Amino acid sequence: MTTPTLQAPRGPVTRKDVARYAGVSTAVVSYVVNGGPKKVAPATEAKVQDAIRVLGYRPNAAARALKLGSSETIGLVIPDNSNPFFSLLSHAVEDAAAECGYALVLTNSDGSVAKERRHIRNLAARQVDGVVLASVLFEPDLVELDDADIPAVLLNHGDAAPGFSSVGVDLAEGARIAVEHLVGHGHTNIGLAMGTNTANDVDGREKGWLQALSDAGLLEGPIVRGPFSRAGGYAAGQRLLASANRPTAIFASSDMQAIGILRAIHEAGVSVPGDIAVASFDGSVEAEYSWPALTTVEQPVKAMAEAAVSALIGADRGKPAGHQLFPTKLLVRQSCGCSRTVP
Amino acid sequence: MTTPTLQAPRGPVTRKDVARYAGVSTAVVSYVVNGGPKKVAPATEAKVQDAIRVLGYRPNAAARALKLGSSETIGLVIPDNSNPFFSLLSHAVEDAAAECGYALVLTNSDGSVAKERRHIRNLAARQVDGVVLASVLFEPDLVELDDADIPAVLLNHGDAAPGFSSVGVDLAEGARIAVEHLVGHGHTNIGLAMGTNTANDVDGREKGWLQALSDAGLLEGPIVRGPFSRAGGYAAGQRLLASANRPTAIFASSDMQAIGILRAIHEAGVSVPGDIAVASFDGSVEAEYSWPALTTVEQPVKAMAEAAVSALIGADRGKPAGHQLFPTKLLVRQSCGCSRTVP
DNA sequence: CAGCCGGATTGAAACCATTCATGGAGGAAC
DNA sequence: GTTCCTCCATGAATGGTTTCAATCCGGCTG
Repeated sequence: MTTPTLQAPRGPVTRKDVARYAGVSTAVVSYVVNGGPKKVAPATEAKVQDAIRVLGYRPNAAARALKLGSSETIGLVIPDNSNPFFSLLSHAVEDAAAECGYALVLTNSDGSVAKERRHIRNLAARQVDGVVLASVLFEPDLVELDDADIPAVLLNHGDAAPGFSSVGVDLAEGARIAVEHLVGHGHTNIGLAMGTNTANDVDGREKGWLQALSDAGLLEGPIVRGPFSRAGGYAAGQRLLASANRPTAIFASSDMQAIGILRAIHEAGVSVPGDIAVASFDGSVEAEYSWPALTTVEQPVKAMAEAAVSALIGADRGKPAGHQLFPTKLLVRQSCGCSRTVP
Repeated sequence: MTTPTLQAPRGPVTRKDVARYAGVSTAVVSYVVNGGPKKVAPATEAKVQDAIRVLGYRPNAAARALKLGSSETIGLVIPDNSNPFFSLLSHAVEDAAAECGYALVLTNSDGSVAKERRHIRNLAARQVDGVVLASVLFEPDLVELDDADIPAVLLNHGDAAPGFSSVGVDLAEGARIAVEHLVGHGHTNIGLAMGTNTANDVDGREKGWLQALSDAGLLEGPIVRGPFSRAGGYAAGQRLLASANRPTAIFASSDMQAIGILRAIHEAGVSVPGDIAVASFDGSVEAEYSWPALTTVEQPVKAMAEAAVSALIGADRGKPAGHQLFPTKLLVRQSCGCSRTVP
């Protein structure tokens, strides 16, 4: 009766096959598949559902994207997914996107302007519905997104890029509180391990460090700059240990660097926090398991990721340039010299 | 002369606009854009390139994907991108894919069968050109990919799923060598921290541990199972420390667990490697920076990622079910009790 | 000059899903 | 019995790109 034609079209099954099999028009199939704008009689719907199941029909996302002008995909550009901060971010962004049925296209810029540009271009060409940018080396490339009318959210980007919304923490305030904490332990010579500056602006964390010192009427301790990695931190640690006025406390602008610093200090046979106290920034899980556990400034990564995604694909997708700031929290552990039991 | 019509079509610029502007047909534009099968006269090509530049034309990936039946995208399913092993893998897979102009869609299953299924379905619907599966909780879902004719590569998957190619290391042999190394240090009671078993088969690492013990004529040490995380390792460490016959050496099936174990041991005031030696599996960077640095079995993640991607989109994409095994390497560091200077 | 050849260009048919404007059937109200 | 309305279902247009088959034009040979 209702098995009119062949039941195994060799190629991929399209909605036309389903329609034929179910004895209805393709429009009806469409309505059934996505509860479309028109209603379908229960009996018809059942027939269609049957056909879909039997034929193993799978809607073609490309066609859908073409017609709808939306790929239900968002892009993420980060410097390096093997850095725990960013890998956590990716995970959180993916979760938030998946929650809304969106897929996440991940790209790593590896600190290369060329790669970053290529990735941004590529994402634009793929008609992603939005991009989260956690690595912006070269702002002019952002116009690619603007041209393509693709909303973007900048993450922890110091200087506000005009026309783009952003999400982040107050880097300066977070750093200030951490350094203030070190000051509270009586340190007067507090070093700083920074990342290599990529943005035009001075990194907020450096400002916060400076602020805390000047608030306390202290002189600047030694500064060392290097990559946001364990190896970078290791090198930074060695240089700080060797510096003329060796600091008694170090603030690292990322947990990764702090981990490296810890190793440099250990290898030098110096004790943490006894001889040198350490505090850092990020609040990664790894910092909790280092030895000693790192006192660090926590960034609410999950909340930030959710906010970013929701700015892109939430109810008010197109909404212009919001600027959301999230609170940081100082996680006091052992590397700063507090007793093990948190006050 | 050659500015026939309006120059600012409001909507996105299509190849039709370009064609009109350049005074050629759309086919030519296509040939120019992707060095198509037909040749274009240099003069014409220049006109088209001009038009493209002036209009800011951007090819529509969805339309291209629809026509070509390929999205130039591959999918990756992993348990958890915040786990360093997998975040490194994601990065490597992304790199390899980007190399060929493919984008990577990242998905985390978080150990949930339901999520894994949803992701696999979703990737299939998106017509990805291939999927790398590093998390296979429920094999039957693989048919979704098979049905959709999407090639897939399994990563470190013990039991070979019929019809799928796979890439991985010899878990058993890697583990065996690490445990053998511990045996070489004179340990006779060697504990094991495993993951919770998800596959049908016994994890290769467990087999390797057993093998090494039986090779040496030793009795099995205590086994503890738990999640592949620092917290899981911490709990495992506590249980091993508390076990009736406390081991003098522990083999952990992942670096993450070893990191947790290290903390549990430290907190108990026991020394590593003095009182308890530790070795683990993965070769993550974090293991190099733990204290003491972990002796661990390195997996060539980058090479594996490249092999996986190339199996999906390399010259021989469709090629049936290869099974590539990569060599592991024991990275001897300090947690096993060797002297600091590597032999 | 007729006839050809070959390279450059074009028109149009796919690809698959969405959705609007129609059409048709059936029931209810007069 | 006629008219109108509601409810479902349909046909066809649309979206941007690729690519095949067909056309066109210039030049070359005989």
